[in-house]
Amino acid sequence: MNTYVDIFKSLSDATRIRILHLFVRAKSELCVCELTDSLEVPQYNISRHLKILKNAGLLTAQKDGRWVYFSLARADDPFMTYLFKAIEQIPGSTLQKDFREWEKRLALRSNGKCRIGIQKKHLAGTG
Amino acid sequence: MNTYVDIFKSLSDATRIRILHLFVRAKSELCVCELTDSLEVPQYNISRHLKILKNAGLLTAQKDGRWVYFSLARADDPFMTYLFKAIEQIPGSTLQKDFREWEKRLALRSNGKCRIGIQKKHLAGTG
DNA sequence: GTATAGTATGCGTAGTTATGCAACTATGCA
DNA sequence: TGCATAGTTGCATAACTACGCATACTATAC
Repeated sequence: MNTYVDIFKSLSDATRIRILHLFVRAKSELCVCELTDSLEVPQYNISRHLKILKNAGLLTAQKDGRWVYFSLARADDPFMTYLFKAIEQIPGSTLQKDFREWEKRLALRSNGKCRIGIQKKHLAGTG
Repeated sequence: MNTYVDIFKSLSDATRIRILHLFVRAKSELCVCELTDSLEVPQYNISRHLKILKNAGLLTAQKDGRWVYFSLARADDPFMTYLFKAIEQIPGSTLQKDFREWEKRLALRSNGKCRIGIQKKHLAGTG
């Protein structure tokens, strides 16, 4: 039961809905810097929101060198399946824009890997 | 977009998940005292949680004398349809018990109407 | 090893939330 | 008219949340 409270809680924030919606639509793994550039939200916030979504069981993480790729968790039960379908239905210009920005970012990968870090420098940490 | 944040926020509480789950499974309108007895949560909290769910657009209210009957909002778009289906899938002994308690309460209606108020008196307000 | 770059996190602050208690409104009935 | 009952709401409190900033962690490159 607490599992489900945590899932809904993790989605009760606009940025996290944007993140999850992007994962559902993109059907791709994304690294932190790609999300940062796509959503135009500071890197440290993206990082924190990803952690919350991961702890709720909605995302999984996989490290690859300096990069960390996140993926949508497998919808292996009916609840998750319906939830992801619901999220996919959410309309809104922000979500459309996020997706378009991500498509641009995706084009910058090399051999399917992110290799360039955050392009919108004002969103990066005190690198 | 804020609409959806509010919906998920309204579901990020165990009591409200219990309430909505009961509505989804019961497929019936319920009054405040029936919910109070079924969930065994103080009446003033039931009242407040119902208000939050109603403001989020998940429930509607209808007054009938001293009684107020709440109903599940019509799932008139795909998001709501999937969301309600997701909620219906949530497992857990608490939710099972809520439903059984409600069945008992339902049997006490007269001509399909609630006419008896809160039976578990310690849950009632300052009568 | 030392710098660099991608990612994560501790701290302080401001805003939000759920709850118990008690007061309040509103309706029906004697 | 007065009382009991179904439901709502203001207040105070305690717990939580998101954010900006700065910094820490970790792995690659030189």
